[in-house]
Amino acid sequence: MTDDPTPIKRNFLYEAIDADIASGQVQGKIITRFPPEPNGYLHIGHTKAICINFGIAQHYNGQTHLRMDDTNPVKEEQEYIDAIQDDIRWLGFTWDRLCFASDYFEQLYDWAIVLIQKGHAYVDDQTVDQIRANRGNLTEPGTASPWRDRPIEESLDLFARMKAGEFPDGSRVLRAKINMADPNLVMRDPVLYRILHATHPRTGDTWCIYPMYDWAHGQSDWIEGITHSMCDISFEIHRPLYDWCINRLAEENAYPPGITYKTRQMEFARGNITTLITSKRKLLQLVTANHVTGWDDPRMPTLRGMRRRGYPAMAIRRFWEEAGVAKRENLIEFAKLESLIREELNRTVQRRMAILDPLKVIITNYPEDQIEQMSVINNPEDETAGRRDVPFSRELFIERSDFMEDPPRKFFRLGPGKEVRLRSAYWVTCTDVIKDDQGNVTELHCTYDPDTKGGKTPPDGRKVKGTLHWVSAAHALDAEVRIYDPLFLTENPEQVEEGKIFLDNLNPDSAKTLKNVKVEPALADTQSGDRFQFERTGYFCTDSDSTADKLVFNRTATLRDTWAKVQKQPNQQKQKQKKKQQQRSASPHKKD
RNA sequence: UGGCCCGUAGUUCAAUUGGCAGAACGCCUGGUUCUGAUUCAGGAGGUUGGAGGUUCGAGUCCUCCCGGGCCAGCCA
Repeated sequence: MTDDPTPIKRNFLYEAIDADIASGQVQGKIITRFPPEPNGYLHIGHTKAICINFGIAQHYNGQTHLRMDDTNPVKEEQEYIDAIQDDIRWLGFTWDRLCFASDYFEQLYDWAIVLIQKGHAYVDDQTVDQIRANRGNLTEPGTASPWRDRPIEESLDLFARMKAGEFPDGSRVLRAKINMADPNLVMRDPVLYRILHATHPRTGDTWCIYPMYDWAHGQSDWIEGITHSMCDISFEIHRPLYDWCINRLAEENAYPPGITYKTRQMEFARGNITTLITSKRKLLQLVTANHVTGWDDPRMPTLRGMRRRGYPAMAIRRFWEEAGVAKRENLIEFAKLESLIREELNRTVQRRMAILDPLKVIITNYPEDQIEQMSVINNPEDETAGRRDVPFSRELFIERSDFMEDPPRKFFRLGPGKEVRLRSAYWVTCTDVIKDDQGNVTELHCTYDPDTKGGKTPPDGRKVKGTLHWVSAAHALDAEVRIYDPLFLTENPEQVEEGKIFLDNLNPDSAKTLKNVKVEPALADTQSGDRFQFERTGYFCTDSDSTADKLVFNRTATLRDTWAKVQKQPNQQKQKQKKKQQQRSASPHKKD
């Protein structure tokens, strides 16, 4: 396991574990597990459970198992088994054991027989529909299956023949015999085994009956010696069944080898984040309907997507650590995650200059053939990152948005007659604005002050407010930059009004490609996954599509931008006024 | 309507288990700055869902009410 992201923030799970240790309930190591079903890719929601389970074990100097909950072969695939491990490694966690629920199929089967022998389970011949109909509902008790009291020997025989493949899918199930009137519907004789003639990615065609979650999960925990099984709140109502299964076996002294205690399940609320969806089904829909380019689309909240987007794994881990753990519903502001992403990147990543929307600048008093290497600091937050040389010449590119022909008072950038600093280079003053026939600005003419080399203040002590990033036109590399914005427009995209679906909340402008980007030559040999801050524009990550001939960068996040906020303000005020007026005119006091 | 769970700044969580309701993010103001970034200083923001009760003292204990969530897969 890697280093702690931040000091741990205690929560009720720690309290409970401390109590279990204090009471002697648990002796020895604390062992947790992360039990994904290999039926899809991991997403941000899963990372909360990963951080909790690995984090707690780490805190107690214990162990964590990665266990594939592979009990439903019709949905699970080897591809996901591999991807899940890859993603967890990327997050920075290392499991002490890799386990598979399918490794326990034999044991689970044997235990099921024990249950039948003791009269705690029976084979039911009802159809799916009959079982559903007889389960009752929230207010009415269920009705017993006609097979509920069939002789133990008969169930034993039938169960063996289910396993032997004598019956078609859906013809029979093994059910626990608990209580058809239990107010908790989970306890109304839950199905333990179903017949599935399907090929399992690991056990192949060995089995044609497969255990249900409720029968497999708790016992898998128990077999592995998991002390605390932490899962999301949706399993809370399953806890009585979880305990019931283990207790029935414990009564028969059927403890797994070396195990002396019963695993304790504890539940926490899953974490929701504004504008993000964490439903495997809906994520799949985005992929299949081509709303995104794939599971690793940088806009996807999958680990693969976030990795490609450039999110640091540590930011995700710190996010959950700082968010905390509780049992109440929550919707965490994306800004919280973003601030951690920026904080990690600001500290660790080198700066480069890139012009997203180039505007040509000619320094008219700069010698035509001259090239100077300007020494630029790589990361002001990290001296060990050193410096690099960036070529400067007579023809440059600056950001189009850094020039305004008729700038407002507080615009610190370039305008006719205005002077700015080119970062680590020279101070320049705009002398001429060149336009095309349509009146579009195509080029700026500037003069530079040789006394400001390196960007330093000239001897006369005059000041400039603005510092711009730039690249030398002759030395610039062409690049493509992909700008990403939230995939969804609404805070809670999964919440939709009547007659609408979550896809209606899609942001039509979540991805934009800038194809005419000019970057400094130091970016020539960047590799996929490299991260940078492009000065004044944001954090970027070299995309997997990037090649030496065609550089491609993804925007991970923007820098905080108070100037943009200032610009927006007048509009907001106008809107507020408008709203007020509308409210007034809509007021009941005013008659039409 | 049955059962279970949950209500503390805008958001997410704390509150030494009955002792002055705090932090982070967000927001606002100002300082510094060769990134309008970073950073630093400060500020606003709370009837702890509500009403009773116990107590010298209640976010914490008790009662009632209100609000929200989950459960009727041979998914996990």
